[in-house]
Amino acid sequence: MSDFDQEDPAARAASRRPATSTQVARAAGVSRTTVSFVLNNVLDKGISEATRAKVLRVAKELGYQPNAAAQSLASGSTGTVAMVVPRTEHLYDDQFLAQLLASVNDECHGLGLKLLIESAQHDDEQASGFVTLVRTRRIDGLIMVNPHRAHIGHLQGLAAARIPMVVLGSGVPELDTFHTLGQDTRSFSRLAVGHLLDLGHRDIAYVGFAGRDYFAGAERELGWRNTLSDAGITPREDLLEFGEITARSGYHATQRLLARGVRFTALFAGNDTIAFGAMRALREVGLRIPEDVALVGYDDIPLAEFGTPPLTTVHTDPIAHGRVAMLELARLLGVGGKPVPVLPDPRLVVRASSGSRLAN
Amino acid sequence: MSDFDQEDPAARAASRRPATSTQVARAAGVSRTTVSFVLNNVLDKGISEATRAKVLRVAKELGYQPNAAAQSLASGSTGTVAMVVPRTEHLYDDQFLAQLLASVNDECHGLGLKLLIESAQHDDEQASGFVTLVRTRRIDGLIMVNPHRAHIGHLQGLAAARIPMVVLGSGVPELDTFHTLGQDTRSFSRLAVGHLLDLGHRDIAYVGFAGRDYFAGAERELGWRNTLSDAGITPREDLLEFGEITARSGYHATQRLLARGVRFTALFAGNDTIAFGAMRALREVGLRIPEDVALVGYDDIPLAEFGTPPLTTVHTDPIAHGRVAMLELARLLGVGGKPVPVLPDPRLVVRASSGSRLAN
DNA sequence: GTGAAAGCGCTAACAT
DNA sequence: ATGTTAGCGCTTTCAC
Repeated sequence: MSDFDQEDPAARAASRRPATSTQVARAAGVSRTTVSFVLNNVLDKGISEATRAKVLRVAKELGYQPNAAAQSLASGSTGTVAMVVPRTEHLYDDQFLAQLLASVNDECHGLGLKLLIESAQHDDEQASGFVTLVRTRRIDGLIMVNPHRAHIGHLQGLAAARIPMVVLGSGVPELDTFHTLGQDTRSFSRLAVGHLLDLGHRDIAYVGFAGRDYFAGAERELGWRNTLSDAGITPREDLLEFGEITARSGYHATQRLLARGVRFTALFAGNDTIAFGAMRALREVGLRIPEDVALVGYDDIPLAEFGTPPLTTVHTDPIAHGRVAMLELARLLGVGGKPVPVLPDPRLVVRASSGSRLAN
Repeated sequence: MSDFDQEDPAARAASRRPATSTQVARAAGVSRTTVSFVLNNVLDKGISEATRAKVLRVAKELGYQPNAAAQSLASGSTGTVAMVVPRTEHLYDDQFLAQLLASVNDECHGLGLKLLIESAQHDDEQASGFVTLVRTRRIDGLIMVNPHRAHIGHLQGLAAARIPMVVLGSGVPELDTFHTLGQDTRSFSRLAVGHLLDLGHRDIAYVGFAGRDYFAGAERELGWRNTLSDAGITPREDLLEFGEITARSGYHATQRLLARGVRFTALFAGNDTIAFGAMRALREVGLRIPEDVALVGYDDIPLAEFGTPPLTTVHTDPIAHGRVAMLELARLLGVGGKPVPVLPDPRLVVRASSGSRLAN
């Protein structure tokens, strides 16, 4: 104790054993109940203005901060939510995800919630990190991003248990029972492929991302297929190749495509990162973008417009996605009471890589 | 209650009120104390093998998971740490940070710790989110990344209070008192600028990142200055410009540089993202890379090698940074007992953008 | 070897 | 309008 007496005020404030509500109550001359009511803004308890003011003043003087563990033990809720990603690498390989995370975090701030990051890469059939978070009552709810088929079972379990949860990603039929926030990326792929069709392309290749085991990956591939079919063009399996998430995987996937010797005049990349990889692979075999191959990506990541050439892509709005997902979760949690806005539709951003005269 | 009786097992397991240690104790025919000792692997308590086995079996059968709040209230520690970033946008504008986050998260997994994300953008002199996390005892320790000058006061307070903390970023003199994990990026900038000098360049511009109010930004600028000075070249203020974090800011900063009409044959970008912006600005005024301007970045983000041309850059190792920072924090927390590895030195990765014949 | 009992700091129903 | 009291579920000292 005397240890700290010599130190500077900031240190003392932080190091001193934190004040408890009992101390605040004693100093203010009231009971702990009153302190609790005042600090939690419980109305209709008939607390006088004078008492309220005094409690607040004393709490401030003492630098009182309620102990989170005690609070959640007593109240049953933690004020914490988790954002679950399939694999941590996705956080840096996919700028969309990173933006989403940032947005969710900002929204949490506004709602007074804390955000835990959890990845599901080490999960198996038996145990799953995010399920444990729920069962140990570390979190009140969660946002699952871009689920993999393997997660379905666990998610269904949580859904059946009425755990507040938002799943981001379309095309997860097994999850109809709970709240899925997903744009139909299948139909929005139409923006990209349709643009290429409008430019007169017929041989349009697709380099997918994330593989078919991720719902989002499977969906986007279907978007490519359907748009072509609807235009009376049979999607050709030899114009289809899959990468994972990284630019490098897009590079290799495009190389495999090229190695087949198939002819195509346009390429739709499952996302912008894949597109960056594709650009290099195309250029390395002497193909010019867009003169020889028109290229369109998806997501409009911050670097998309700084590609060479700048990338035509479908602008999704990760910030809005994060906000909507978080506000929806907050609604399910009964927190904040903010209305959940509607997600704006993605739109095509035409830049030079697709060779359209509309490029800006 | 009967609500759930009809549902599938997974749902029932999750929805049923979680088993408490009391129930486990009762079912196993022992006291809660024994349950606690067995589950926490407390040795030297003379628990018989039979008892131990039985408790473990019963706990498993009941799907027992200790309540985290109760655990931390009783034990005084939370098993949670925070990673603090100055602003959430940095998470997507700076792939280095995203990689760092992923790595820290992975390391947490291995240590059985949970990771909270916190940003400091809404903080002011009085209140700071990450200080509140500590004072409400939500976290046991934290990793601060790339601190801004404004955070120094709060960090010092925590340091004086002996809060386990690792600050990532070099050149934070005020923080000598506590654990700073930082490579001297000042000296490693030498790799980049030295490379350009070796190639015969004398008029080497610098487009900084993050501004001087971030220690990392100030440091890297000094690296540019010092390397030039040591080579007998006076760093010219008119060849210096600052961006923030984004490619766009690098683009604009480079435009400002060009608008001055100054002549330079090489450009060192404070980080790779800035370099992407610079590439576009240079190209827009008809300058070729590397023929007219040699370009070198910093960080070697995943997209660096997919630039056009591929970017020569200084490869730092965010994954290693994350691991070291987290293991150091774990050491301070007395968790895990894993040795803290040494951070490997950054190295120059020569690609086409600098115009060296050594490019691969 | 095992268990009883005293907290940890807070919330909230109930009593006054 | 304010205070009393009984938990929340766990850890851990101490006694058996």
